[in-house]
Amino acid sequence: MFKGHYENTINEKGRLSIPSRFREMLKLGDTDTLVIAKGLEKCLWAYSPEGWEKVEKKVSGLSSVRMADIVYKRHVMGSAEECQLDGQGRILVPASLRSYANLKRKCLCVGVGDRFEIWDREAYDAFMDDAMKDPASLRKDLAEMGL
Amino acid sequence: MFKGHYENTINEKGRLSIPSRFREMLKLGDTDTLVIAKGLEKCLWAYSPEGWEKVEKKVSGLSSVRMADIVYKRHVMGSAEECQLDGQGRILVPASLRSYANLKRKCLCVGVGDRFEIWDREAYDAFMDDAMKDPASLRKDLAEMGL
DNA sequence: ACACTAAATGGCACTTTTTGACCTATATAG
DNA sequence: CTATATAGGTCAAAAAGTGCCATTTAGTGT
Repeated sequence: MFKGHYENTINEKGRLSIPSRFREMLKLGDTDTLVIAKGLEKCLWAYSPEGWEKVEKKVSGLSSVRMADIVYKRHVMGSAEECQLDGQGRILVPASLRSYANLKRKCLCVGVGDRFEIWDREAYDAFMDDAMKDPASLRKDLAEMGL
Repeated sequence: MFKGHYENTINEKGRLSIPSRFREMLKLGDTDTLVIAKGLEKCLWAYSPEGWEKVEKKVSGLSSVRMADIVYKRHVMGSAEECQLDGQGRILVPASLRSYANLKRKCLCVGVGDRFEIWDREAYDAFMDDAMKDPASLRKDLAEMGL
């Protein structure tokens, strides 16, 4: 399971070091590949190949003509790329994904279980500040889920 | 599986480079041919020969008198063309398909599993902006799919 | 606090991919 | 039969991606 968060720097060419804790997760699955796709917010989702297969399995069962299905396919499948780690444990984040998530210099890799997310640092802070500013309603939503 | 998206430029003659990741998919099937047809939106669908056969199989099961079926047949089967890649990995997109999808300069090749789609860049952005502008309901749909 | 090890980053050289350009072959219309 | 347009091949420049080495930074144990 991916957990914890790490601030790393992406360079001009778009290469980003993957936190070593996350690299260990990949090593367990005996792979040096990550699948990166657009998230629902302005961030990227990074899966191990096995994790991604589960996503693909779900997606491949969808209709190829129904609107909601095809929109989701386009957003997720249509943005997913396999990225190989280089000798230094870095990946090249494809330019289009870089600009989608607004990655400039400081990035945050945030583990959320089966995947981790790649955020622009400031975007993440802003998003979470906003999401947590109404603790009462957050509490309520969580309570409904049995927490 | 075709996945990821790539922005390429179509030239005045209508030649378009196929992203190398997609060319690899074709190489697996030991072919240098794509089948291109009109999509349901203003985009083109591109299949590997094997992928296209599955489409043909499905289509041949459709009624030849029911309106929706015959319209679909005319639209898809009636527009499909085989395109060979040249030495640089490009295809010539037939003029009629070019104008259907409004391909001018910047095009987007979007992998969606068994096929990839060829869009005018701006048309794609407009379509997806519209489709994703209600994130709440999208989230709901996705949650129902177990995502 | 210090030395030691591992991780992250920057830089450079090299390869692959994309794209524009030019040139030839084939077809079409006058 | 000639002029024009389209299709298709090939070359080469430009842009993007990749591998490797070296330096800096951070983490760990003594």
